[in-house]
Amino acid sequence: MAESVHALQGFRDILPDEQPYWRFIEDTATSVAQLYGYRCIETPLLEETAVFRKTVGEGTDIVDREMYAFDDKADKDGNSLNITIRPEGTAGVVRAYLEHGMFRLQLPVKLYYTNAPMFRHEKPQAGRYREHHQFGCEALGESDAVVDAEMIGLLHQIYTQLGLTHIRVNINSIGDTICRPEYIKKLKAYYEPLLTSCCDDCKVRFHKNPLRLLDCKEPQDQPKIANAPKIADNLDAACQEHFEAVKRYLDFYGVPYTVNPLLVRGLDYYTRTVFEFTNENNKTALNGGGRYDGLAEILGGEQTPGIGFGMGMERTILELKRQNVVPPAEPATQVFVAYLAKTPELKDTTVQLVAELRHAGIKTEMGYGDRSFKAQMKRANSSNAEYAIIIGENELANGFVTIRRSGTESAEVKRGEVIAYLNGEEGEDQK
RNA sequence: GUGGUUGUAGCUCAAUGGCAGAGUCCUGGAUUGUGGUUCCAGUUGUUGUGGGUUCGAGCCCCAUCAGCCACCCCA
Repeated sequence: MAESVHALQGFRDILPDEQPYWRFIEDTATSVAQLYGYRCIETPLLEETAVFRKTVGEGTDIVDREMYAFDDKADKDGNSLNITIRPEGTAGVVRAYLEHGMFRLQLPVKLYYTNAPMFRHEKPQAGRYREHHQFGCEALGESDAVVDAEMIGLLHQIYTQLGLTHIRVNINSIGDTICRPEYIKKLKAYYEPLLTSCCDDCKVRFHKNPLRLLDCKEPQDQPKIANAPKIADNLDAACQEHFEAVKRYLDFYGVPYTVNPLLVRGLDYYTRTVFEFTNENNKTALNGGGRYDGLAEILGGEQTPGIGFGMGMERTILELKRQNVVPPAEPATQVFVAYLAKTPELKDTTVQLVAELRHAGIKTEMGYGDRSFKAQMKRANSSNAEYAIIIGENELANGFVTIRRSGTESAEVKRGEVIAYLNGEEGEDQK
């Protein structure tokens, strides 16, 4: 054998046994999103690096050290574009919204994407991969707090329909471009004299991402966090009013949310409402999102309010498994056709019959490779086929086949009446 | 990116520094034409990879790759 190859670190294959989970999430999320008036969009995996650098933000880990960025092939003048395999979904959707003039449509434009691969060069562990997949929604062109509440309601409905319980909904408002800088100034003024006694991470956060100071888990820093100025007390009137409205509408959707004044999000583009759903046991975020009223402008468009989220599909699957939620099974094999003797005529007849059944929409399997009859029937059994059809010398000579329904007597059915027989049986079954 | 831990058959796992094994799966048979159960037989490995110590390494040492855990961060 040649030198063995394996998938890259943090990359994995999604094997057939896992697929029912993926289809379950995809189908559920898609149908709920459509129920809320969202329509599907797909954008390229590759974007100009600037699309992410300008929106997600310099100084964030995603941009600073996790992006798969490289120079594209040079053109004839030797110029090349720096491009990035997307680390998140929002920037590309907003880029597409602007590029296609969707701001001329009735607003808001409500979009979703599903099974969308995202790439971040992180150190992997369970529920955290270098390639992961998101289901996500974006609503563009509307600042009404109803849209915020409706999006969180949509997300909550997805988890409910998936059968998940005890999901925690955390929300917060982190202000806008007017009041947040004021707040950060205040926060830094508060932390400055305390900095020498802070953990090393917090010393970095102070300069790089001050809001993250509130997120520190070191015991020594907890009292500092408790006494720190709260962003909720420092929202301007408009942001305050918006947040109050979001909470009021959320109640109408019956979402059991918790206001978490320490919830901040790592991406620079968020404004006002931010939210994150977590499971009961650990702190793992199942999704994350928020409003980003300044994002379109950063990408060169008109000022455009927007809000969106990304939901981690791998993490949702982990939670489904943790809560023992079993996804709908794949359709079972209905018919297995076995042939008795290893003669060309019998095998030909089998292949013909299998083709007919499949063309008629009946999920059919057969034994390959001239295995023994016993082996074929074993396979019929392991495929859970409802019917076994047996073709032998007698059947071939007299133009019939033997059909045996699992656990019942065999029946002899004329060669031309097999499909009618199977459909008839199914029909009776449903009465 | 930091620290820790694990790596043996397709899968789940054994093996005091001394012949690398079991269960399961797969294939065939017991049963020469009917899906279960049982029984019998067979296939499966450069012990993640590369070095080192040793008479001798799956086991000890170093490196490397990968998984997992705690951080960082995030979905």
